[in-house]
Amino acid sequence: MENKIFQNFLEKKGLKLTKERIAVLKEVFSFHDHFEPERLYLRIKNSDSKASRASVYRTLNLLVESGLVEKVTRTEKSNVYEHTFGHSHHDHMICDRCGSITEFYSEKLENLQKEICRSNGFDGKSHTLEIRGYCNKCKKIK
Amino acid sequence: MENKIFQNFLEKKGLKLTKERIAVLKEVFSFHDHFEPERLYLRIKNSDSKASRASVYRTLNLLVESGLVEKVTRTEKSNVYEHTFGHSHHDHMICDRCGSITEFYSEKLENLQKEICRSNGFDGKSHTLEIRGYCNKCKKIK
DNA sequence: TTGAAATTGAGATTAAATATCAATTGAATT
DNA sequence: AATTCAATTGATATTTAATCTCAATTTCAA
Repeated sequence: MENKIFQNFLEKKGLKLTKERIAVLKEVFSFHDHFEPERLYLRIKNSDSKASRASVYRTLNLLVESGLVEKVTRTEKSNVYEHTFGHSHHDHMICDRCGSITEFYSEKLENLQKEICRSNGFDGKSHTLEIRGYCNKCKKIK
Repeated sequence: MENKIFQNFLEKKGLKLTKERIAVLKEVFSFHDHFEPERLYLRIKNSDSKASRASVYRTLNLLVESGLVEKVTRTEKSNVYEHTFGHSHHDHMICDRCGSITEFYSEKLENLQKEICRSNGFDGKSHTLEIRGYCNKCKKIK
Protein backbone atom coordinates (compact mmCIF):
# COMPACT_ATOMS: atom_id res chain seq x y z
CA MET A 1 0.00 0.00 0.00
CA GLU A 2 2.64 2.51 1.04
CA ASN A 3 4.85 0.97 -1.61
CA LYS A 4 2.28 1.76 -4.28
CA ILE A 5 1.98 5.37 -3.15
CA PHE A 6 5.72 5.79 -3.03
CA GLN A 7 6.19 4.15 -6.42
CA ASN A 8 3.62 6.45 -7.99
CA PHE A 9 5.40 9.42 -6.48
CA LEU A 10 8.76 8.23 -7.77
CA GLU A 11 7.44 7.45 -11.22
CA LYS A 12 6.06 10.93 -11.54
CA LYS A 13 9.55 12.25 -10.85
CA GLY A 14 11.29 9.79 -13.15
CA LEU A 15 12.86 7.95 -10.23
CA LYS A 16 13.08 4.27 -9.46
CA LEU A 17 11.88 2.09 -6.64
CA THR A 18 15.14 0.35 -5.76
CA LYS A 19 15.65 -2.32 -3.17
CA GLU A 20 17.40 0.22 -0.92
CA ARG A 21 14.40 2.54 -1.06
CA ILE A 22 12.10 -0.34 -0.31
CA ALA A 23 14.24 -1.22 2.70
CA VAL A 24 14.03 2.33 4.05
CA LEU A 25 10.31 2.51 3.44
CA LYS A 26 9.76 -0.78 5.22
CA GLU A 27 11.73 0.23 8.30
CA VAL A 28 10.11 3.66 8.44
CA PHE A 29 6.80 1.94 8.89
CA SER A 30 8.20 -0.40 11.51
CA PHE A 31 8.30 2.59 13.84
CA HIS A 32 5.02 3.20 15.51
CA ASP A 33 5.97 6.62 16.72
CA HIS A 34 8.68 9.21 16.17
CA PHE A 35 12.13 8.36 14.99
CA GLU A 36 15.43 10.01 14.20
CA PRO A 37 17.41 9.30 11.01
CA GLU A 38 20.17 7.61 12.96
CA ARG A 39 17.84 5.15 14.68
CA LEU A 40 16.28 4.41 11.33
CA TYR A 41 19.69 3.71 9.86
CA LEU A 42 20.60 1.37 12.71
CA ARG A 43 17.41 -0.63 12.27
CA ILE A 44 18.14 -1.05 8.60
CA LYS A 45 21.73 -2.02 9.35
CA ASN A 46 20.49 -4.77 11.64
CA SER A 47 17.90 -6.03 9.20
CA ASP A 48 18.55 -8.30 6.26
CA SER A 49 17.92 -5.69 3.59
CA LYS A 50 20.63 -3.05 3.84
CA ALA A 51 21.04 0.55 2.75
CA SER A 52 23.86 2.98 3.40
CA ARG A 53 23.54 6.00 5.65
CA ALA A 54 23.57 8.25 2.59
CA SER A 55 20.70 6.35 1.05
CA VAL A 56 18.72 6.46 4.26
CA TYR A 57 18.96 10.23 4.41
CA ARG A 58 18.24 10.59 0.72
CA THR A 59 15.22 8.34 0.83
CA LEU A 60 13.92 10.01 3.95
CA ASN A 61 13.84 13.33 2.12
CA LEU A 62 11.98 11.73 -0.75
CA LEU A 63 9.46 10.21 1.64
CA VAL A 64 8.81 13.63 3.16
CA GLU A 65 8.34 15.07 -0.29
CA SER A 66 5.88 12.32 -1.12
CA GLY A 67 3.82 13.02 1.96
CA LEU A 68 4.25 9.55 3.45
CA VAL A 69 6.53 10.90 6.16
CA GLU A 70 6.41 14.15 8.05
CA LYS A 71 9.13 16.06 9.74
CA VAL A 72 7.76 16.51 13.22
CA THR A 73 10.38 18.87 14.57
CA ARG A 74 14.02 19.58 14.89
CA THR A 75 15.53 18.96 18.29
CA GLU A 76 18.92 20.06 19.55
CA LYS A 77 20.27 16.74 18.32
CA SER A 78 18.56 16.02 15.05
CA ASN A 79 15.46 16.03 12.96
CA VAL A 80 12.52 13.96 14.13
CA TYR A 81 10.15 12.22 11.74
CA GLU A 82 7.03 10.14 11.78
CA HIS A 83 5.11 8.31 9.10
CA THR A 84 1.73 9.80 8.47
CA PHE A 85 -0.03 6.85 6.93
CA GLY A 86 -2.98 5.80 9.08
CA HIS A 87 -2.14 8.34 11.75
CA SER A 88 -4.78 10.67 13.01
CA HIS A 89 -3.96 14.28 13.65
CA HIS A 90 -2.32 15.28 16.90
CA ASP A 91 -0.05 17.94 18.31
CA HIS A 92 3.19 17.71 20.25
CA MET A 93 4.75 18.67 23.52
CA ILE A 94 8.52 18.59 23.39
CA CYS A 95 10.82 18.49 26.39
CA ASP A 96 13.70 20.94 26.08
CA ARG A 97 15.80 18.86 28.44
CA CYS A 98 15.46 15.22 27.40
CA GLY A 99 13.87 15.75 23.98
CA SER A 100 10.96 13.40 24.70
CA ILE A 101 7.83 13.98 22.67
CA THR A 102 4.32 13.68 24.04
CA GLU A 103 1.41 13.56 21.65
CA PHE A 104 -1.92 15.04 22.51
CA TYR A 105 -5.21 15.79 20.89
CA SER A 106 -7.87 18.24 21.96
CA GLU A 107 -11.22 18.62 20.30
CA LYS A 108 -11.62 21.98 21.99
CA LEU A 109 -8.35 23.15 20.52
CA GLU A 110 -9.38 22.09 17.03
CA ASN A 111 -12.70 23.89 17.32
CA LEU A 112 -11.11 27.00 18.71
CA GLN A 113 -8.72 27.14 15.79
CA LYS A 114 -11.55 26.81 13.33
CA GLU A 115 -13.28 29.67 15.09
CA ILE A 116 -10.14 31.81 14.90
CA CYS A 117 -9.78 31.07 11.21
CA ARG A 118 -13.38 31.93 10.55
CA SER A 119 -13.19 35.25 12.34
CA ASN A 120 -10.05 36.12 10.34
CA GLY A 121 -11.46 35.07 7.00
CA PHE A 122 -8.74 32.45 6.72
CA ASP A 123 -9.34 29.07 5.11
CA GLY A 124 -7.26 26.87 7.43
CA LYS A 125 -6.12 23.55 6.00
CA SER A 126 -3.65 22.28 8.57
CA HIS A 127 -1.70 23.38 11.57
CA THR A 128 1.28 22.59 13.74
CA LEU A 129 1.20 23.29 17.42
CA GLU A 130 4.37 22.68 19.34
CA ILE A 131 4.48 23.27 23.06
CA ARG A 132 7.96 23.39 24.54
CA GLY A 133 8.97 23.12 28.15
CA TYR A 134 9.83 20.38 30.61
CA CYS A 135 8.22 16.98 30.76
CA ASN A 136 6.92 15.34 33.89
CA LYS A 137 10.29 13.85 34.77
CA CYS A 138 12.55 16.75 33.86
CA LYS A 139 10.55 19.49 35.54
CA LYS A 140 11.46 17.91 38.88
CA ILE A 141 15.18 18.00 38.13
CA LYS A 142 15.60 21.55 36.99
CA MET B 1 16.70 48.24 32.27
CA GLU B 2 17.55 44.95 30.60
CA ASN B 3 20.98 45.30 32.18
CA LYS B 4 19.45 45.44 35.62
CA ILE B 5 17.35 42.34 34.99
CA PHE B 6 20.32 40.45 33.62
CA GLN B 7 22.56 41.55 36.44
CA ASN B 8 20.03 40.37 39.00
CA PHE B 9 19.82 37.03 37.26
CA LEU B 10 23.59 36.68 37.18
CA GLU B 11 24.03 37.68 40.80
CA LYS B 12 21.58 35.06 41.87
CA LYS B 13 23.76 32.49 40.13
CA GLY B 14 27.01 33.87 41.49
CA LEU B 15 28.05 35.09 38.04
CA LYS B 16 29.45 38.42 36.97
CA LEU B 17 28.28 41.09 34.53
CA THR B 18 31.43 41.42 32.43
CA LYS B 19 32.02 43.80 29.56
CA GLU B 20 31.67 40.91 27.11
CA ARG B 21 28.26 40.01 28.48
CA ILE B 22 27.19 43.64 28.33
CA ALA B 23 28.26 43.77 24.69
CA VAL B 24 26.19 40.70 23.82
CA LEU B 25 23.18 42.00 25.69
CA LYS B 26 23.38 45.34 23.92
CA GLU B 27 23.55 43.82 20.46
CA VAL B 28 20.78 41.34 21.19
CA PHE B 29 18.49 44.28 21.77
CA SER B 30 19.66 46.02 18.61
CA PHE B 31 17.72 43.38 16.66
CA HIS B 32 14.09 44.28 16.28
CA ASP B 33 13.06 40.85 15.18
CA HIS B 34 14.52 37.35 15.16
CA PHE B 35 18.22 36.65 14.80
CA GLU B 36 20.67 33.77 14.54
CA PRO B 37 23.76 33.42 16.77
CA GLU B 38 26.09 33.95 13.85
CA ARG B 39 24.48 37.23 12.82
CA LEU B 40 24.65 38.34 16.41
CA TYR B 41 28.33 37.50 16.56
CA LEU B 42 29.02 39.47 13.37
CA ARG B 43 27.28 42.55 14.70
CA ILE B 44 29.38 42.41 17.83
CA LYS B 45 32.51 41.89 15.80
CA ASN B 46 31.75 45.06 13.86
CA SER B 47 30.94 47.09 16.93
CA ASP B 48 33.46 48.71 19.22
CA SER B 49 32.87 46.42 22.18
CA LYS B 50 33.99 42.92 21.22
CA ALA B 51 33.31 39.40 22.43
CA SER B 52 34.49 36.07 21.06
CA ARG B 53 32.21 33.60 19.34
CA ALA B 54 32.42 31.35 22.39
CA SER B 55 31.29 34.14 24.67
CA VAL B 56 28.44 35.03 22.36
CA TYR B 57 27.07 31.50 22.46
CA ARG B 58 27.61 31.23 26.20
CA THR B 59 25.94 34.53 26.94
CA LEU B 60 23.05 33.73 24.62
CA ASN B 61 22.31 30.62 26.65
CA LEU B 62 22.39 32.66 29.84
CA LEU B 63 20.02 35.21 28.33
CA VAL B 64 17.56 32.46 27.43
CA GLU B 65 17.81 31.10 30.93
CA SER B 66 17.14 34.56 32.32
CA GLY B 67 14.02 34.94 30.21
CA LEU B 68 15.24 38.03 28.37
CA VAL B 69 15.67 36.08 25.17
CA GLU B 70 13.58 33.30 23.70
CA LYS B 71 14.53 30.54 21.37
CA VAL B 72 11.91 30.92 18.67
CA THR B 73 12.68 27.81 16.68
CA ARG B 74 15.40 25.68 15.25
CA THR B 75 15.75 25.82 11.49
CA GLU B 76 17.74 23.56 9.23
CA LYS B 77 20.64 25.94 9.62
CA SER B 78 20.64 27.07 13.22
CA ASN B 79 18.73 28.19 16.23
CA VAL B 80 16.66 31.34 15.95
CA TYR B 81 16.20 33.73 18.84
CA GLU B 82 14.38 36.92 19.66
CA HIS B 83 14.45 39.17 22.66
CA THR B 84 11.18 39.09 24.55
CA PHE B 85 11.39 42.40 26.30
CA GLY B 86 8.45 44.55 25.23
CA HIS B 87 7.25 41.98 22.71
CA SER B 88 3.84 40.52 23.04
CA HIS B 89 3.20 36.91 22.16
CA HIS B 90 1.30 35.99 19.02
CA ASP B 91 0.76 33.11 16.63
CA HIS B 92 0.79 32.92 12.86
CA MET B 93 -1.45 32.01 9.96
CA ILE B 94 0.51 31.40 6.79
CA CYS B 95 -0.99 31.37 3.31
CA ASP B 96 0.20 28.43 1.22
CA ARG B 97 -0.48 30.35 -1.95
CA CYS B 98 0.88 33.88 -1.51
CA GLY B 99 2.97 33.30 1.60
CA SER B 100 1.42 36.16 3.52
CA ILE B 101 1.61 35.95 7.28
CA THR B 102 -1.23 37.02 9.55
CA GLU B 103 -0.56 37.43 13.23
CA PHE B 104 -3.22 36.68 15.77
CA TYR B 105 -3.64 36.31 19.47
CA SER B 106 -6.33 34.48 21.41
CA GLU B 107 -6.63 34.52 25.16
CA LYS B 108 -8.85 31.46 24.96
CA LEU B 109 -6.16 29.61 23.06
CA GLU B 110 -3.52 30.47 25.62
CA ASN B 111 -5.70 29.30 28.47
CA LEU B 112 -6.63 26.10 26.71
CA GLN B 113 -2.97 25.28 26.19
CA LYS B 114 -2.20 25.85 29.83
CA GLU B 115 -5.03 23.51 30.67
CA ILE B 116 -3.69 20.86 28.31
CA CYS B 117 -0.20 21.14 29.82
CA ARG B 118 -1.57 20.85 33.31
CA SER B 119 -3.54 17.74 32.55
CA ASN B 120 -0.46 16.16 30.99
CA GLY B 121 1.92 17.05 33.79
CA PHE B 122 3.93 19.12 31.35
CA ASP B 123 5.63 22.36 32.38
CA GLY B 124 5.00 24.41 29.23
CA LYS B 125 7.35 27.32 28.69
CA SER B 126 6.49 28.43 25.19
CA HIS B 127 4.69 27.35 22.09
CA THR B 128 4.48 27.85 18.37
CA LEU B 129 1.19 27.56 16.56
CA GLU B 130 1.28 27.77 12.83
CA ILE B 131 -1.97 27.51 10.88
CA ARG B 132 -1.57 26.89 7.17
CA GLY B 133 -4.16 27.32 4.46
CA TYR B 134 -5.44 30.09 2.23
CA CYS B 135 -5.79 33.72 3.17
CA ASN B 136 -8.83 35.86 2.56
CA LYS B 137 -7.74 36.81 -0.96
CA CYS B 138 -6.35 33.49 -2.11
CA LYS B 139 -9.22 31.29 -0.93
CA LYS B 140 -11.39 32.91 -3.59
CA ILE B 141 -8.97 32.03 -6.34
CA LYS B 142 -8.22 28.44 -5.47
C1' DT C 1 22.59 -6.30 -25.90
C1' DT C 2 23.53 -1.59 -25.54
C1' DG C 3 23.68 2.98 -23.61
C1' DA C 4 22.04 6.80 -21.09
C1' DA C 5 20.39 8.04 -16.78
C1' DA C 6 19.66 6.98 -12.13
C1' DT C 7 21.53 5.08 -7.90
C1' DT C 8 24.58 3.53 -4.56
C1' DG C 9 28.08 3.61 -0.83
C1' DA C 10 32.42 4.88 1.30
C1' DG C 11 34.43 8.53 2.70
C1' DA C 12 35.16 13.63 2.59
C1' DT C 13 33.08 17.86 3.71
C1' DT C 14 30.35 21.31 6.02
C1' DA C 15 28.87 23.95 9.74
C1' DA C 16 26.56 24.93 14.23
C1' DA C 17 27.39 24.40 18.72
C1' DT C 18 30.02 22.90 22.54
C1' DA C 19 34.26 21.56 25.05
C1' DT C 20 39.07 22.34 26.44
C1' DC C 21 42.29 24.79 29.03
C1' DA C 22 45.97 28.08 29.91
C1' DA C 23 45.93 32.85 30.78
C1' DT C 24 43.40 36.69 32.64
C1' DT C 25 40.13 39.18 35.34
C1' DG C 26 37.09 40.31 39.32
C1' DA C 27 36.21 41.15 43.81
C1' DA C 28 36.25 39.96 48.58
C1' DT C 29 39.51 39.54 52.44
C1' DT C 30 43.34 40.32 54.91
C1' DA D 1 48.24 47.04 48.35
C1' DA D 2 48.82 42.30 48.23
C1' DT D 3 46.65 37.79 48.36
C1' DT D 4 43.62 34.44 46.90
C1' DC D 5 40.38 31.79 44.43
C1' DA D 6 36.58 31.28 41.60
C1' DA D 7 34.76 33.03 37.42
C1' DT D 8 35.70 34.34 32.69
C1' DT D 9 37.73 34.69 28.35
C1' DG D 10 39.27 33.39 23.70
C1' DA D 11 41.82 30.61 20.49
C1' DT D 12 41.40 26.34 19.05
C1' DA D 13 39.91 21.55 18.98
C1' DT D 14 36.09 18.60 18.98
C1' DT D 15 31.61 16.81 18.08
C1' DT D 16 28.05 15.40 15.23
C1' DA D 17 24.04 15.61 11.99
C1' DA D 18 23.49 16.07 7.43
C1' DT D 19 25.03 16.76 2.89
C1' DC D 20 28.23 16.29 -0.93
C1' DT D 21 31.49 13.83 -4.09
C1' DC D 22 32.34 10.64 -7.46
C1' DA D 23 33.70 6.19 -9.27
C1' DA D 24 31.39 1.95 -9.67
C1' DT D 25 27.07 -0.30 -10.27
C1' DT D 26 22.33 -0.93 -11.48
C1' DT D 27 18.11 -0.12 -14.04
C1' DC D 28 15.34 -0.17 -17.94
C1' DA D 29 13.79 1.16 -22.38
C1' DA D 30 15.04 0.81 -27.16
